[in-house]
Formats: sequence, structure tokens, C-alpha cells
Amino acid sequence: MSGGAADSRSVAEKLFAIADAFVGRESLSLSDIAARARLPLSTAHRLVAEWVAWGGLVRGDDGRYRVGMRLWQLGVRQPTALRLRRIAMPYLEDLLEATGEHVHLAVRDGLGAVYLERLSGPGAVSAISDVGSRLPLHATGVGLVLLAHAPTEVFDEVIAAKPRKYLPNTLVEERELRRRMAEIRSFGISTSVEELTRGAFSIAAAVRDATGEVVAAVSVIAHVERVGEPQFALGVRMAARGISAALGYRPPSD
Amino acid sequence: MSGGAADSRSVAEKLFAIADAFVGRESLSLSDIAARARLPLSTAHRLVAEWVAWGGLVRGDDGRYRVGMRLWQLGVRQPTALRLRRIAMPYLEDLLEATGEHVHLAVRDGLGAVYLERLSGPGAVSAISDVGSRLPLHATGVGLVLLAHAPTEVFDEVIAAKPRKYLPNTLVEERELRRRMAEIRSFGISTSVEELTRGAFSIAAAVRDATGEVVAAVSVIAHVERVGEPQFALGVRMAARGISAALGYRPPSD
DNA sequence: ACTGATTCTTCCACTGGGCGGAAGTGGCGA
DNA sequence: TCGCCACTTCCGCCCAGTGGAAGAATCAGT
Repeated sequence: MSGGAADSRSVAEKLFAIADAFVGRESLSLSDIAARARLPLSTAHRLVAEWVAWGGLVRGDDGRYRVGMRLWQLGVRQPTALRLRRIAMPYLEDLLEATGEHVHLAVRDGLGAVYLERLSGPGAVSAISDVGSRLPLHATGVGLVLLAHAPTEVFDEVIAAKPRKYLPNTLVEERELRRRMAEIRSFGISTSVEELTRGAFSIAAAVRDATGEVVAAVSVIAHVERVGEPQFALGVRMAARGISAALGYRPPSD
Repeated sequence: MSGGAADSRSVAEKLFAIADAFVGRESLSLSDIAARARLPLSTAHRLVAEWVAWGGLVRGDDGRYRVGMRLWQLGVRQPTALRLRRIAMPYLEDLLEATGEHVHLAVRDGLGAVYLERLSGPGAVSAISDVGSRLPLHATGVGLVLLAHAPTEVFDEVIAAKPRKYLPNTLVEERELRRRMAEIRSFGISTSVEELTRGAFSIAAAVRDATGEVVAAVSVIAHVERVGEPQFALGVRMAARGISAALGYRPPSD
């Protein structure tokens, strides 16, 4: 029956590929899933049925599949996300009030910045990020901050992965990125203008926990005309300090 | 090599069993996982490694495993949870302010009530429920409300599954439960005293969406001495109505 | 109602990936 | 140094998983 070369991925990898197909989308048809996971329809059909039987995926009345409550249950208790979000929320709300633009909280996971929270004012720029998004480290405010404080291997991997130039201002050269990292580490804050989104600039700062390690980053994304207004840098600094303090960080006093 | 009867579960089921082991716990060691998932250590080891390779689980510095950001990403966008939480939050906060006790929002998933949100006042009773918990329908305020408005098959399955009697007041008999369901449907509110937690009572009401279907339930769990104080029933009713209205529900006006 | 396109579901025989007992490794406490 | 426990790796057997193909269901256009 099977003519061509069999798919060398393990069952688990195929199941995960199906799960991955759902990251960032509401609902998918069987063929969508099969296409995204690069699986033959019959295989996708069978594996999706297994997810459904477990409750990780549910089939709607429209025949399309959605992420089910069981996966929600599993994810919602992710310790890092839970703790950081809970602690950071009041500071993020203050920051939103002070700026009226997009406010972000993100952590690094591998080579991506994962957005734990996004609060947005009414007239904020249209941005790609949302809660649960994963964006590249080199092209976002939070990403650059997280990268600047990550182990050097991470930087090497980012370079090795050939970072994509989204806009003319996106940094992709190793030298430029290195300089920028050093800058962020010494200033304690990062300002990017039109590096990922046209018409937007971003100010980001690092959040530290009780051990002094950088565990997250906060940022504001605002309309580029407002660049230079002092409340952004000030607000982001205060939010980052506040959250760090709430996490038990005590800055070296010497 | 393999001597005894092989495990008849499919790879997928084994992977899911591992995932299930994490529901409601922060971190597990490999042997914990193997025990909970009823898998030989070597099998658990291999499958856990697959989860880790994908990013669904992460291994901490302590050697224990935790749910990773990838599973969080997947779950956090679960459409029902996302939408209901976002819309309901302000009403739940009002309800918390009015009562100062535990406030819950839950949906039915299969034979369980899954808690989408829990807000708690400072002196609230110690309760088992938390965000992401799954509790039996017959033994919780929200569960009874959800059961009362569920398809009859669900009720039959609950009965068939021999509901457990947690406390003397827990309803487990088919006749009693049926009567209670009818009561809830006609009064539009449910009051339970010490059915799951000693020293606590619960008042719950149904939330409907634009189609008129019951999609969730809100409840307050409070110290049993406060039973009868009017703000509980009133507050729960108002919250349920408010959320329903925000979801687009228009009560029949005749 | 007929036709054809599209999407989903089921079937089945071949085969290599998964299986798990057993042996190996490493760390810790006595 | 020894024993214990928790984890990791190994390896050969065998059946679960595979995916092409055929069948069923659904839908749109004429």
C-alpha cells in the first residue's frame, strides 16, 4: 500500500505537529490541520481523533476543530506564566494608564519571546503580538532585552538561525546586534524604532527575580510620532522596577 | 525481552496520560510521572523526552518536570475560556467586592465543571477549587447549575458513573438529583450547603449566551454562618444576568 | 435533479518504530 | 566502601501505526 518513503517523524512528533497547527488560530478544518502538520489526510484524521478522544481538541458543530478545555487546563497552570502574570498585572495596568498604548509582558522560551500579557489602550497601533504569541528575539523590544540578558549560546543560536529583516531598521548583523545588546545592558532600557512594525516604536526593560536573574521584560509599543515623550521610558522603568521588587529583587546598593 | 502482556494503549494515549499527570500539579519527577501514567519507567522516560523536545514540558534545574510555555501558548487561546473570562471579569470583580468570598466562573466539559476563574476575598473559606480545576458536576454549586441545563444524556452518564458522596449533604441519588435539577431550573438559582466542603455554602446561577443556551455558571462560596445574607443570592443573580447580557442574551420579554 | 468538485471517513496489508525488561550509570547517605 | 535509589541507555521482537486508495457525504453550479 505505502508506496513512497514513510514519514520519519515519530507518532509523538506528528501529534505535536498537529497541536502546533493550532497555535494562534481559533479553529481549523481537517485539511487545514493536515496541510499545516504536513501529514496525509488519513493520518491526520486518525491522530486528530486521538486528540479529540482525550479532550485536547474538540470538534465544533461546524465540523472544524478547536483547542479544548483539557489543553486549557494543562496550560493555564504553567508556573512561570501564572506567577509572573499575577504579580505583574497591577504594574502593567498602571503603565497602560500612564501611556494609553500597548503594554507587554514577555518571557524568553528558546529562541522566541512569548507574550504573557498584553494590555491595550483604545487608540493603540495595530500590532502583531497578542497573549500567547511567540515572536523572534531580535525584532521586538522585549526580545532584545531578553536576548541581552540570555546566556551567550542563545545569541549564537539566534545568529546561526539567520535572523530575518522585517523592516529596514531591523537589526540582523551580528556586530550591530552585539553593540545593541551591550547598550541595553548598560542603559538598562531598550528603544527600537520601526524594527518590527511600521509606524511603531518600542521601549522595553528587564524584570529580575529574587536571584537577580532576568526572567521577563516589559515594554510599551506606541505610535512613532510619540517617540521621545518622557512618560514612556519613565513608565517602563518604573513598571520593570516595581515588578522586580514584587518578585523579591533587591538591587545592589553599592 | 517483553515478558508480560504489553500495554494496550496507543502511543497517543500514553502521551496524554503523561500530560494528564500534570493537571493541577506544579512539578513532577520522572518516577511520579511514570506512576501517575501507569507506565514503565523506561517508557515514561522516552515519552517525556519527546514532550520536552517539543517544548510542552520542561526539565527544571532540580531535575523535575514542569509544564512548558508551548503548552501554555496552546491553552491560553482556548476560545471559550478566553472569551468568557474576558467578558465576565468585571462582573466577577463586582461580585467579589459585594461579598468578599470566593467567586467562581465555570463551564461544563464532559462530566466535569471546569473552573475558568476564581477570585477570592481575604478571609474566604479554604476551598479545593482553583483556576483550571475540574470538579464533579453533582457536588458543586456551579456543577449542579450546569448539569440542570445540560442534555439529558449528561445526567444519565453522571448517574451511571456512581456519583461520590463527599459529605452527608452531597446529593447522589437519582431521584434527589432530579428534584434538585427541576428546582434549579424553576428558581434560576442554586443553593447548596456543605455538599463538597465542610463549613461552606454555595450560591450559583446560570449564564446564557446570545442563543439562549447555558454556557457557564457563576457562584459564590462562603462561610456557612453567612447563609441567608441577602447580598449573596442577589449578587450572584446580578452577575449572571450581567454576563449573559454582555454575551448578547436577551431574556424572553413575554 | 444531475454532475462534478471538495472534503471527510474507512479499509487493509506491509513494515519499521515503539516497546519494556534488563543492565548500566551516577549521586547520596551511612 | 557499600548499598540504595532514581534515572538513563540498550536491544531484538512484534504489532501498532502507516498512508494510498476507494468509498461516503456534502456542497455548488446548471
